[in-house]
Amino acid sequence: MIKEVTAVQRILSTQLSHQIGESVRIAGWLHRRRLLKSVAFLIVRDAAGLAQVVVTDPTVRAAVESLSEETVVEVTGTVIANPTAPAGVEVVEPAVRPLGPPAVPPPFDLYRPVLTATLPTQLDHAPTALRHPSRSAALRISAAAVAGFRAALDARDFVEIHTPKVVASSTESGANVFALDWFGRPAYLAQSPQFYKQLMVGVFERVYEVGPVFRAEPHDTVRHLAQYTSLDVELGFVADHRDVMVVLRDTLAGMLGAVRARAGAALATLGVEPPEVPAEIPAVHFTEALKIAGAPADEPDLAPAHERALGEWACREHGSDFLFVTGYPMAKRPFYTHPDPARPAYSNGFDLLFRGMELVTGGQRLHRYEDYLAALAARGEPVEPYAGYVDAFRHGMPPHGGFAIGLERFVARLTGAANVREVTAFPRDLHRLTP
RNA sequence: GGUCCUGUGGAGCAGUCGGAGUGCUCGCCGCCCUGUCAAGGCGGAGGUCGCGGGUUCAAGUCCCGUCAGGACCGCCA
Repeated sequence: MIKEVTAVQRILSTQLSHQIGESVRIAGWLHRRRLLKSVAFLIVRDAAGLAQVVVTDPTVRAAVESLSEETVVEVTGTVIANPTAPAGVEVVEPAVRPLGPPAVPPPFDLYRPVLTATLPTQLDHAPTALRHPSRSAALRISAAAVAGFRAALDARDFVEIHTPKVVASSTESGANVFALDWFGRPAYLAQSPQFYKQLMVGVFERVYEVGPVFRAEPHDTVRHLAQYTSLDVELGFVADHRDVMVVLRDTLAGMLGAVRARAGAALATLGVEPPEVPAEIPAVHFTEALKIAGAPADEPDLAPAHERALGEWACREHGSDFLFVTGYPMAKRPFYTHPDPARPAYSNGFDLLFRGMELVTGGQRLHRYEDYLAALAARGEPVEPYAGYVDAFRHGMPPHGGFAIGLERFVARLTGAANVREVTAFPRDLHRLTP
């Protein structure tokens, strides 16, 4: 077997403090150069963080002067401890080898603590803007949250599934779908894995999915995307929606726990302290929520201003960043929603507000074939487009329910981002299809 | 889809009552500086004031249209 015995293993910036006195190789992007008369400092950024390299040799210095910020370089040198270095360690006597041509500088300074470019400018130059620690930190938190979502559900015997993103008919009442051509037949991008995750409850009892969903709704707000990542859960053998809410509570706790455990540096970069999830998240019925928010009693839904008011109320009265609103009117919920047996005009459905924004929708679903026929008939909708879905309920489905978390909204609320686009790598919305 | 706001060198802004493309912070180029920390000092380059039309002796500034961007609302996760 051939092995490169002479190669020095690459060390990440954060590991340098364990290599004092050693000869090391680091590699990354030239984050910033500070050129003084007889000494030059190179700040090299890698996936883990920043490393300082000190150049005194005139030949190396001359070579470094021609390298612009963001050029990819490899540095070999000796690690020394130095209290005046930003991290307490630095690499001296370096050899600097560019791994590519000098980089064309991005239109904003990545080495500054805050990105001064406006959001549209950042999004236009997303491939480089995302390199800024403040932007990449949000994406690391997002990744940790998804890992926590999976871990929490895996621990409760859920099975991860993957459902089609191209479908023959829309999942939720008609209009807002992206149409495309499927070998000459009309097809649509899936608005939700709703039908498929319900059907898979008939296979595994408990399922979840992490995947993109597509909404052709002309919403132009800081909390809407045409494509977003939906964290979907569905479970069988529930008594009602409250069993689903318990799983949601534990899932959120798992997500935030994973964010703390796996994205501590990212949280520090953003100065964010994740909230605790109460052992029991406070819950109010929709009719009560209207009163708290000061909305008219005949209001069919909560407006964003009402949700903000409820968020403040939950924080004030219960010290909770989370609030369940249960029992939304059946008229505002999709046809597969299970009604409240005691008050049939209201549903066994809920929303979860996180700091005053709708983060999750969930509830108990219908599970009897006849109920589906009646629900569609009551809404004047034909059964035929839903045949493949509804038919499954003739073959035995347990009482079940589930929920869907909007990942971008979760991260935006958690990090304090004003716009979900700040925590989305390449957002797709009404106006943006590139990059 | 409705309402409101904003378009000024590469980035972010200011520009008053209509009076010469004026100004600020940063970047860029050149020079200087043994230890920088968003380095510092001196000098320089870079603009069809989004686009089109109108009013005026005179428009970045006022009016109309148009394009682009943003916020709120509707609706949603």
